[in-house]
Amino acid sequence: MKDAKNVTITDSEWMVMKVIWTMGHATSRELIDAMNELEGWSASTTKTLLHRLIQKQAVAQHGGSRPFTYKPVVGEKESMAVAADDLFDHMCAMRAGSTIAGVIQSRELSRADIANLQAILAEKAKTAPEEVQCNCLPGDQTC
Amino acid sequence: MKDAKNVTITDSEWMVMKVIWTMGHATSRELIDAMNELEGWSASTTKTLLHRLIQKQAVAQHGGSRPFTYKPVVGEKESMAVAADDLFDHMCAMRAGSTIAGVIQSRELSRADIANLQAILAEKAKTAPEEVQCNCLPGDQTC
DNA sequence: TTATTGTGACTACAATTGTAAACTAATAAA
DNA sequence: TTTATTAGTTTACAATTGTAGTCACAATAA
Repeated sequence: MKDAKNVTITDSEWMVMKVIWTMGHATSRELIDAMNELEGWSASTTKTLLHRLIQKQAVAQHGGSRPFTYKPVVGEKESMAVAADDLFDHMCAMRAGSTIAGVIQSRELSRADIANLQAILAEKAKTAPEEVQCNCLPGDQTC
Repeated sequence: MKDAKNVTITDSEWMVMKVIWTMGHATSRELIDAMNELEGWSASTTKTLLHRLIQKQAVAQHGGSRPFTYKPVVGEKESMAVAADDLFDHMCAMRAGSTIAGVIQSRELSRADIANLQAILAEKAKTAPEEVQCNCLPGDQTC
């Protein structure tokens, strides 16, 4: 899974990011407690993940003195977008439509979300091609 | 990334699956050639991945005699759906809408895809909640 | 001002993944 | 029917990931 800087964020790291994004900023104590409650992780585990996230520049340490504050460097929205694009890049272009359909069906969406999607689709419909080409194989084969 | 059986399929393995899905079935020679052309992999690499996919029961060996044929055991569509759900499970429920919006914007969709999505959304709009709750943290905090 | 404790840095280690060589068994060519 | 070739199986090995212990240093309490 990639983040907004296109660095790979692992599953475990992603869980930490999720919490940091939600809280906006957090101390290691808060993170350790949250991860312990959410996942049952030991303090060490959270510390390690936090460090790796700092190395990957997904999180930054703030406040010069000791109980540091950690804040996300990469935004949640952008990271989600990158991760989603990353996933869709792994599948045949022809399948994108039905996969999106599945996601929409299985997720809870607010009225505003739905209205937004409808607007985007209406716009997109204007220039949509009749068919999407398969892009899985070299040469001219199709799914 | 998970497949339809909820087994983890790694990135490299996924690339092999993509080709097998597209071709419907393939011999190892075809796969080796395709992966070499697509990714520059050595024959050994493709063989290894193919084996791991067999072990994970994502692919099965067919035809009793030697140039075996390999076929997908898990379907492309279901695997896509599982992988997508897996991704969305990793993000805050509140962000699903805007992430889907981003995906729709960045992907090519056919007229039929769009019409299908519109129908699904229209249906979903009937019972959509005003707001989606954040599900990232324990307790009653929200994003 | 020393002892204690909370926080951050460094080290560890098994499992998984990406990548591929080496070996073995089956088929095709000579 | 021996040999060459192709296909399939085992083994290898470094990098990454999940999970966590230990060490060092700063803040606080005694």
